[in-house]
Amino acid sequence: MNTQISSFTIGAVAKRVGVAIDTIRYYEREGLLPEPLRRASGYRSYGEGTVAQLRFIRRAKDLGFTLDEIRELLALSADRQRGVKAVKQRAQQRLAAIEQRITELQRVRDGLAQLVASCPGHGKPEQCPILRALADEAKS
Amino acid sequence: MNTQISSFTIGAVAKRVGVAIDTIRYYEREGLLPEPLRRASGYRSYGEGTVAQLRFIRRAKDLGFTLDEIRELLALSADRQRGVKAVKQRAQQRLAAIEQRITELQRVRDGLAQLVASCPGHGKPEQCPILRALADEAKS
DNA sequence: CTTGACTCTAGACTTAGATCAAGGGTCTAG
DNA sequence: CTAGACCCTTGATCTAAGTCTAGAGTCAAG
Repeated sequence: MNTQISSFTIGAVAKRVGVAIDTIRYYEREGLLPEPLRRASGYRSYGEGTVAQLRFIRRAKDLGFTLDEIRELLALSADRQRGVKAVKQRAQQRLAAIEQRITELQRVRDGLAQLVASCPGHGKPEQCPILRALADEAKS
Repeated sequence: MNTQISSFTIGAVAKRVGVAIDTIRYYEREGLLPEPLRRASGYRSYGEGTVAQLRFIRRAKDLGFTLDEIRELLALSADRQRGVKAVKQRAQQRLAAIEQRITELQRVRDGLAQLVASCPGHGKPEQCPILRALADEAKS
């Protein structure tokens, strides 16, 4: 009972979730959202389910999942057999990728910080450690 | 004296620096490399200076500078007046951006790690904390 | 002198994730 | 009934940093 109590236009959904109308249509084209019901006029008609799914997508994106990965998560979340196991696996993969990225950035940060610290901020360009490091052969 | 002892074809430069030929021509179009001398045949003819500049670009890119920023660094490195000061400033800005990005990623990592840890890896999708976190309202 | 590797230009294509424009139909408040 | 806000589709455009294609010319070894 009551499968469709409320219905929203695409603009109302966009406002509620905080995404652009074009983005919703784009997600539909990309298979991240199901094709919605239509009014007689052709207007898309959405229920709460779509709103929830859009929020799911937005949160997963904030966690760094790509739309491809999110499409897979959505499929898995509907799979009662292997769903949970596979979801956890994907989340672990994402976590590992994020950790690797953090490590890379920390290396870059350390290198850059050292250069910045060793540059007096004035003098001839030939003696600027930053420019020298960029121009010279790698020395390590 | 001796402004041009050695000269290389674009392919030789590409091999020495480890970038694609197309990338060199692309950098030239983008103003990151000066227009090279040409042989009678129209072939580009490069000296050591270009090789060094290409390495500069590659290293700056590894530090996360965009090509736009690198173009600016190259201009600054030729500016004997304000060059060093401005270069240091740009490096500091880059450093700050990297640090901010690291912080963001750490937040994301912590959130995701908690979810992964709290998911048993089996059971019904409705009870998977990862899926629940994605589907439910943000609770904090 | 031929063959295969190399180079030239102009311009199209790629990825990811949207965003925008044009040209038209619809809905609703007054 | 009309103005303004909203919605429809198709297809183009954007960013960044290249990568690739086609069609033509050049170089070096044998």
